[in-house]
Amino acid sequence: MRADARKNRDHVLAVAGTAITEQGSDVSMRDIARRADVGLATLLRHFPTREALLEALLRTSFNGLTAKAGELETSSSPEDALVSWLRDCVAWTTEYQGVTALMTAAIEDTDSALHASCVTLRAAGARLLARAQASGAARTDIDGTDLFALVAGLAWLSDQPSLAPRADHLFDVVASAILTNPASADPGTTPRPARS
Amino acid sequence: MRADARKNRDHVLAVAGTAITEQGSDVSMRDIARRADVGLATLLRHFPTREALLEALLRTSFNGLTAKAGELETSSSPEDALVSWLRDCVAWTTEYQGVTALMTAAIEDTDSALHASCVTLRAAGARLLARAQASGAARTDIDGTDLFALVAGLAWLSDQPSLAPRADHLFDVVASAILTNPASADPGTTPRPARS
DNA sequence: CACTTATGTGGAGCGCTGATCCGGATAAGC
DNA sequence: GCTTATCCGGATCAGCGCTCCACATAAGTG
Repeated sequence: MRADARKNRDHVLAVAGTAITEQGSDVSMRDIARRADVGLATLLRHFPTREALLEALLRTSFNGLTAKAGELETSSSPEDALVSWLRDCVAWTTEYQGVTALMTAAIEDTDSALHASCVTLRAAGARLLARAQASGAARTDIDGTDLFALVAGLAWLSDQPSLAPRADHLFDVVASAILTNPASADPGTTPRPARS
Repeated sequence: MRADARKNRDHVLAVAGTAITEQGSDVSMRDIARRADVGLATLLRHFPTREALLEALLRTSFNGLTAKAGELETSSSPEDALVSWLRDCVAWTTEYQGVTALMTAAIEDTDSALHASCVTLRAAGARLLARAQASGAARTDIDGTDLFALVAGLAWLSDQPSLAPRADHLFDVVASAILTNPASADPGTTPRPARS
């Protein structure tokens, strides 16, 4: 890549970050280009889709979250690790309003620029979940995708202005459902296998 | 209203119903007008906003749901009434993909054409919840708005193609959270008052 | 039935969106 | 200094929701 192109790309990315933080992840691409004093075509050449732009923008956050999952796996109890990581995930999405819908769509769209990051994130959550399940802290009838869906739902709630004030409380409600193992009342029962 | 206008309105409404069922509630208004062989201006005069169109389209469904809540209040146990009604709500929204986001936005936007219906629906749910709470079947630290939010979240999940297959299962997970009263482990404790 | 009036209609146009094309500007390499 | 491959961005396109207004027509009246 040519030097001026690289510089332009970085500049656009920085501007896009503040624009998305201020106006949500569905800002018009034209607005971003305008704010960066760049032609729309230039923005779209560097980032052909909104997903590609977000992927570049959120890559470090994604890595941070997956890394944190790894740390928590050894530094905290299975239950605390799972819950605090989930809380971090929900809190993180609120920084980029509207990103939840894009991520949810990306997880089954292998062509999306966000696909790989989302799958990695889900896998990180699945590991924390499996550890909590193995220790008896979490119900065994959910899997990583269920967890991803629940987090996505909570993140979506946080994005809705009318429901956002309840988000923290509802996180606790859902968390209690994950942690309350219905099978624990009957320890002799073979746990229902996790859904594929 | 003039006779031809009324006829036109009804025709447009019917076409809009099938269009929204087929393509989700974010179909372009132009498409609806085209399919109804009507000018865009005509569609927009009868239904100035997408919300107004949906309100007219969903009015009977809204009434049906609130009526059903009233029936369940006397015909079923508090717990069954609440759960089966919530299930009906989630199932209903899946018929009109994308309506959840509009309803969620409408509940705090008093100008929205959907506002009144959403508030009524929330109130109906709140009554079923209060009954279940009074009988000890539901946790007491949630209120009608929390319930509305949880249903909206589940409905949103059902709208996401990648998560829809899990929707039924996740409904059970969330329902277990509502029904499992965390205070029940310590019956002597004064229940936390419902949030205003 | 003929005429007036109030009402309804839809094409044209506005500003916006994401997307694409291509002539001109420019950095990189010899 | 020159050539070439690369990059840029204005112009353009189709689509969106929305508004305006000349025209069509149903409804009411003599």
